[in-house]
Amino acid sequence: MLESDISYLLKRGVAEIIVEDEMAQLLRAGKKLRLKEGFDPSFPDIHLGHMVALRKLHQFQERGHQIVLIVADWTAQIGDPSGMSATRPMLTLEQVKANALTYMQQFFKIVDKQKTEIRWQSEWFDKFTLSDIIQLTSKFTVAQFLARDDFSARYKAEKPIALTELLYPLLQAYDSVAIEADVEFGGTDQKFNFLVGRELQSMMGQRPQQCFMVPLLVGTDGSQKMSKSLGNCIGVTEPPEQMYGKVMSIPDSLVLTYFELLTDVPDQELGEFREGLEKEKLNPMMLKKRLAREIIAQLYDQKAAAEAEGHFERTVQRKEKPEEIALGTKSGKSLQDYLVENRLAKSKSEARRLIDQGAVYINDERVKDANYTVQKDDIIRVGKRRYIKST
RNA sequence: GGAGGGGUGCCGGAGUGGUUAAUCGGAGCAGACUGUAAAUCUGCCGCCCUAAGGGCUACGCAGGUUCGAAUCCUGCCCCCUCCA
Repeated sequence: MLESDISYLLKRGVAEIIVEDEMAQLLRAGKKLRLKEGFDPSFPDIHLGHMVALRKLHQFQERGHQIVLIVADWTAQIGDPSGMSATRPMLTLEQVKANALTYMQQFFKIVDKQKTEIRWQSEWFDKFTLSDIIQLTSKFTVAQFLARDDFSARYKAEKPIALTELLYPLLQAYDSVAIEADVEFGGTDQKFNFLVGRELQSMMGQRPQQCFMVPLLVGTDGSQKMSKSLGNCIGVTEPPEQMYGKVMSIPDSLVLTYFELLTDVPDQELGEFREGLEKEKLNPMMLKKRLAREIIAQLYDQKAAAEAEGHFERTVQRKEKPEEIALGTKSGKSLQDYLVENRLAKSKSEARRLIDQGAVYINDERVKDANYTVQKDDIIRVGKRRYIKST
């Protein structure tokens, strides 16, 4: 394996590797590595934040390494009730299976299914007895676990920590033993769990796994990590036009990071982008358009990317009407009622507000009269991009 | 077992008898601006009727006190922390 290739694998879009030198050695030795990736079936949807690690996995896979995907059907029941959120409901076996299926459909948009081994935690944990659990727990101390950022912060803040939560890292660690992982992949927030795995493996006579951590992707809001519960994410199954729009809506300051983490655009070109932005020779909008195309091309294809761009240019940049306008209900009602009926407003009050604010247009003319009677074939627009045609 | 803290709108979080539909922040929506659905600025942001204005429903649940309660009292449910 070429040194430049190794360097690319270990540097591009990587936050931290424990231990980086060992990792490089393993690659130079040309050994086929077992790459562990776990997923919690309580959240089956993959977004661009997850894609960062998955892209890395794919890069390794292309170089002959073996991905082992672990369906964490046991740890899913423990959950991570961050802060105030309600205790996660226990999933039934059927739900877990359904979620796993959904997840894998998305997972295999990014990695190669043929070169992936799928394992379920229940393969080993179903056989666990109380004595196994006691043995496992006896290997670590409370102090060790309280050292974890999240736990110590909560402990200091007098916030609850469920006992089962302490079990979470342990179970995850045991997975590494069960599948004899060489490397575990994930975001930097997984560091503690990865390290427990590393330690447990070595206690149990295995070679400790390498911990490969990618940065957490910042979401479309530009400040917090991308996550479904924060509503700032772009899902990998979203339709291309929607994905395109969401990429365009990320803050300009995020564009280079996104390129680095989510595309194969070479580092050298990224340098040019950076310089262009600093000297204001490049318009961030143009870069974001390129970014959106790159991402969509990976998840769909070039054609979809081009179409999504066309759609964006027409509807957003040139403010043209979409090719197809959804048909609404029968005309003859007041505008206010019509908006509610067609779900362009949640309530009559909201409809009235929209009208008062000048957000409602009929056939390209702003209408301020809530009592306007909707005529047949009126093209009603609310805000910048919601259209409906009356019937 | 004992002591204490708390349950407020989509979320976080103020408010401890009346100008409180409820400060503020975030999210969301809209308008302006813009080479971007970036940034920035402005407005809106429970429901219903409206020209102004008005009505109704809301602060864990159920009662009560009061001219008037998110705010006081009683009971109940739930959550958390500490000590043992």
